[in-house]
Amino acid sequence: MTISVTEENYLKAIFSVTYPAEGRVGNQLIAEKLGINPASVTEMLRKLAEKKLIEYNRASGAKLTKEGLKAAIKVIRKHRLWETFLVEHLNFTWDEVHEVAEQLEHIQSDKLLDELTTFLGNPSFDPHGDPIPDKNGRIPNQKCKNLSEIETGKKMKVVKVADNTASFLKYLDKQGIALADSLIVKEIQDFDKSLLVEVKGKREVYLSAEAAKKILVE
Amino acid sequence: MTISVTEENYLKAIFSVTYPAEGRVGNQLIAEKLGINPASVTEMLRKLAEKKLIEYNRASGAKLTKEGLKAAIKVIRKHRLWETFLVEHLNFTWDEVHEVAEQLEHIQSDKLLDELTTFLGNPSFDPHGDPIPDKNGRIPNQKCKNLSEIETGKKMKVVKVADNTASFLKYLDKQGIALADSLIVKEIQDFDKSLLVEVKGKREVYLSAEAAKKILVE
DNA sequence: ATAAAAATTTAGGTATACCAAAATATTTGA
DNA sequence: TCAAATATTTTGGTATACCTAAATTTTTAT
Ligand SMILES: [Mn+2]
Ligand SMILES: [Mn+2]
Ligand SMILES: [Mn+2]
Ligand SMILES: [Mn+2]
Repeated sequence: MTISVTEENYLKAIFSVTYPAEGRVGNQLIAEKLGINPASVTEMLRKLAEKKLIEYNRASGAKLTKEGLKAAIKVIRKHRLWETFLVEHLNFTWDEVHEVAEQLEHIQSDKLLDELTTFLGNPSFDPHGDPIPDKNGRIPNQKCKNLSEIETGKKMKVVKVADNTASFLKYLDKQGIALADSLIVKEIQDFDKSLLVEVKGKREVYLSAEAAKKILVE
Repeated sequence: MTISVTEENYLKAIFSVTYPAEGRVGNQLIAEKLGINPASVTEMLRKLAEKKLIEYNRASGAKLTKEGLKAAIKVIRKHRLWETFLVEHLNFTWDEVHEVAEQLEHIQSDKLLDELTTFLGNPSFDPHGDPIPDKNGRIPNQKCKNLSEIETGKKMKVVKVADNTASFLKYLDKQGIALADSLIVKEIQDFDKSLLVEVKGKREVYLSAEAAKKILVE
């Protein structure tokens, strides 16, 4: 059975709003994720259900089947491997990779996937700190917390960003915050929950509550 | 102006049956190249003409405009760079790369193209000996000849293969003939034009006239 | 319980890219 | 020159993947 690029993108969208939690995946939410009309989603979900890639009914919405899950995870694996390749070997910055990876993730070749994995040294995390599913679809789990939930004085390490938009990533660059940097929350402003954070034991920067929620630490 | 994947494939097909010679490009020939119905070609050529990517009329057929030529060459450049990447860095053999490159050639990112070029060391030829157009669309020219036209006793070097099918390439592997190998034609059979060829000053192999026509030497 | 709000589906279209069969045009050979 | 062969285009369809507007269903709040 072949899965079209469009279908792959639906599976990925369904995965992203389901995983790791269970529960209803609204038609509307999928539409929003993909930037299309809810009416179009109805049709496609019906098609995906016919192909046994999702279970679908009005009451409980869409849920990936075993096969659908496998397909979704494979696309995500490819996306994150390509992002890693672009940053580590082609001088891309972390804010430049996503758009290209959206294209590369649909290239179909098992040999390419295997060889790329080996070439990269079988990495576990992508340039945004997102876990790369392994060949069997297992996803390394991260037990990380929002920076906004950390008490003052504790030394934490940046492990992931929860927003991959170029604007947020460039903002972090400007603040001098990158993956693996150590952070200590020095002060929490009571009135707006903004933070004063010490970065790598040197600089201190102010971060809004908004920004802190998108920085995941461990 | 955006050019769809399908349109890119038409431009490439038109280029391949035009270049470097001029002359009529039949509707039929394009259909054959792309494995589609001539009726479909009519429609698409009309569309490409509207987009000013080709000049098109019944009498003289299709001809790439300056812009169409540029687009076609860019796709070919990407195709050949990716083939080079796959062979040189991901352990692909020369008979495995074409299919994957057919997909990769449509990835759109100028940065990716530039960085890949640099990563590969700005190569001039792909794994089949085909010239890689440079960034400005200039194509290095090769003054090579069919092995079938070479007189006995002359020492030649394999520079290109004129058939990229896996079956032909695997056949060459089996005969122990690769790019850059030195060849000397020892005997030419009069009745069927088959050749006895010395490879790399060591082994001797028989090649059909068919095969010899697909091996280009210099 | 029920009306308003929100979500989903249906109905009727669009654009792209293909097809087969029939019609037309062009080329070629006798 | 003119009929047969060949090439191209027209005609009427198909499949995919979208859309808007209207109808329907479900949820929520009174
Ligand atoms: Mn991404
Ligand atoms: Mn990522
Ligand atoms: Mn190729
Ligand atoms: Mn090639």
